[in-house]
Amino acid sequence: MTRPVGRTGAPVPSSADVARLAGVSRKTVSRVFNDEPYVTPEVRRRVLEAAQMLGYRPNHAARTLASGRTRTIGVVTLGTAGFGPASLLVSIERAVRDTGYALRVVSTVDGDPAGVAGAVQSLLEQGVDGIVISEPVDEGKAPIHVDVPVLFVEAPPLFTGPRTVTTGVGAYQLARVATEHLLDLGHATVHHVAGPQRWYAARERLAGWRAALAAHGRSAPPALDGDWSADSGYRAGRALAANDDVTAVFAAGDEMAIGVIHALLEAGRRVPADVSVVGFDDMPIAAHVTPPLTTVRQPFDPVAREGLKLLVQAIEKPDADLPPALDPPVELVVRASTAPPPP
Amino acid sequence: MTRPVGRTGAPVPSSADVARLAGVSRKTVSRVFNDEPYVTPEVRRRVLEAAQMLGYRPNHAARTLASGRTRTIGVVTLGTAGFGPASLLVSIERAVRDTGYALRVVSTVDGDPAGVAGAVQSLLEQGVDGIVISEPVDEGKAPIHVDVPVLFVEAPPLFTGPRTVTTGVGAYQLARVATEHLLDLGHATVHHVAGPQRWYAARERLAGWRAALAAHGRSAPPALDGDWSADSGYRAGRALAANDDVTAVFAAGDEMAIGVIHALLEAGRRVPADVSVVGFDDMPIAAHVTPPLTTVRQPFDPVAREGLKLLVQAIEKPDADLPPALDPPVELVVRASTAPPPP
DNA sequence: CTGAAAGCGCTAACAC
DNA sequence: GTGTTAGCGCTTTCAG
Repeated sequence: MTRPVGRTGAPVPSSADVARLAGVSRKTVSRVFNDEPYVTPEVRRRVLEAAQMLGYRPNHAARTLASGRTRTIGVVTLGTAGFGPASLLVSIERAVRDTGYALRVVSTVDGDPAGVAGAVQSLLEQGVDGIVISEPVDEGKAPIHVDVPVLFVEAPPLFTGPRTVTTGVGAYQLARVATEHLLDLGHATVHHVAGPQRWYAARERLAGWRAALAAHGRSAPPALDGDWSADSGYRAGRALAANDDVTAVFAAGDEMAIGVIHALLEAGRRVPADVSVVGFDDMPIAAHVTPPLTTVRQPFDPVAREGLKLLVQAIEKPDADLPPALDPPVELVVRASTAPPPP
Repeated sequence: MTRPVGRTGAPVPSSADVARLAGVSRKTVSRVFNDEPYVTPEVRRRVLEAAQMLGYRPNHAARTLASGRTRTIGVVTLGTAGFGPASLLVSIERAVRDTGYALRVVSTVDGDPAGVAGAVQSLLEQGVDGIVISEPVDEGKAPIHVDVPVLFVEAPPLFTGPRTVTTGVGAYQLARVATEHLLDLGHATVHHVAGPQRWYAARERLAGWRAALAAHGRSAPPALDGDWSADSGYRAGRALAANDDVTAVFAAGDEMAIGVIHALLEAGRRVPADVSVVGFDDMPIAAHVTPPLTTVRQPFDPVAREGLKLLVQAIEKPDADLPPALDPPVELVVRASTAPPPP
């Protein structure tokens, strides 16, 4: 192959060029760039200076090939928006960046036959030191074995491996708190607009809702199905509006909650005078819709940061025991979409 | 019973193993995996079969090192959410995925001294065949030289290079159409809640708004400053509500528009009876807020797809002329937040 | 159509 | 402290 050249026609400098200019060996250059000990300050300075002059940058591929370490973390994400997953991805990006690792992303599409397993394979092929699986749609245990550390965020371990870590936003607790807020206000029961049950996140929220009801000795009415979208919330809201007994609704996502409110208002039910609605997410606009939405906040940033700390630990100290993940904070944000039931 | 995969010295098969099993040379294996011509179907079949049996996957780093091609595209994004940039990133991810290239992401934070230039450098170091710069905050021309093709999405070329492509959602046109919709409804003038002017996207929207006003012979009132958030829209809305002459507002983003409406309603102005509001984005919930929001749709998916097609062309056929980017579709979505001015 | 030899740029393991 | 010697797994060049 021809050596890659810059626009000046000068070849891209390699560690050999730096070594020559600094009057040392290539290994010494390597040591300097890897912050290894046993290099005199004087030599280090000379090497850095030579590198600077030449515009030298270590070649990532060569480094990876020789060392087996890629210094990159791969993320598997669902390639569709939706406030929750998109925000989580942003938080993960930031957290990865803060660890100093580079980031590779593979997005899957819901219904993709290759699915998560395919995405993981492609990441492994590209070379990563660790993998983050973010809110995957459940497709059963994937029949693959991965021996880089894996972090599952808001999901159960989908496949086994010696070093898997799981973390989550504490959806079960958040859903309980949201439901209990409504019960405490005096509502006889709480209806639920659920997310698709193939999502772990949706199942946890449903379970938290059920648990809160059970703890108060109420039986759970049938849950309505949504797909996270405001449209699906709107459809569920129309069904709910048809039933005069409904006074309280907990939606598994803010977008669905907004759809529910839309349908309710359109049907002539007042919110919160006739029906109270609680969401889940605390998206930034939740404070500004009409009426401002009571909801629970998903702690994406701390959860991503914490999860990545664990993952990096698993990568860098394979033999150390991993500390358990901290419990994420539970935060209920009470605004104007909830009130006591009508008399 | 899948073979262990990873870097722990496990028996990861190499092309040599495949070659041995298939009874061919390593070069032939390479040819098969690169879809090169001049391999008999029979040999190809045998190689594929052997690879399958061994669970062979080409090693990306080795391939990169030997060929100089990484088959990955790097994306520079702003590491903060906000509906627009986050959705654009999702569209870009999907588009990259469809090209068959792998994806590396570097997120910058607004105010980061290294900024876009630093992000680009780190991408170059990691090794990418092309770079996408997505909605960067303007920081002046970066004094760097990049010699892989670069695609600027919703931004002017920030630095020069032999192969840069730019594409955008057509914000200027969209803003014009949004403003004209209000003018056509009979409003005397249209107020504007702008995004931060360090964003190209914000400047384009402002310019489109001004142009529409000018085309109708109206002078532009001073624009209000927002930061894309619903909170900032709310603050701007309070200022607007204080002025009885205001009958029409064009906000540079849906989130800000929702904040504006919140402030207006709170101040006792009816929307749209007293004041009409138009947003920009068409987020999925825009149809479900109260009142449902009139807005213009950002065509993220087609723009990302088109842009990536161009970028890949620049990568793979360095000498061919690039066709100009197609004009993105302009779509006004009229809902219930706009009406003629009060008499 | 297929193969043999020669690296790509770097780091690991061991000298010295 | 620093240098030497081997590769990492693949593609390239050039023979056959």
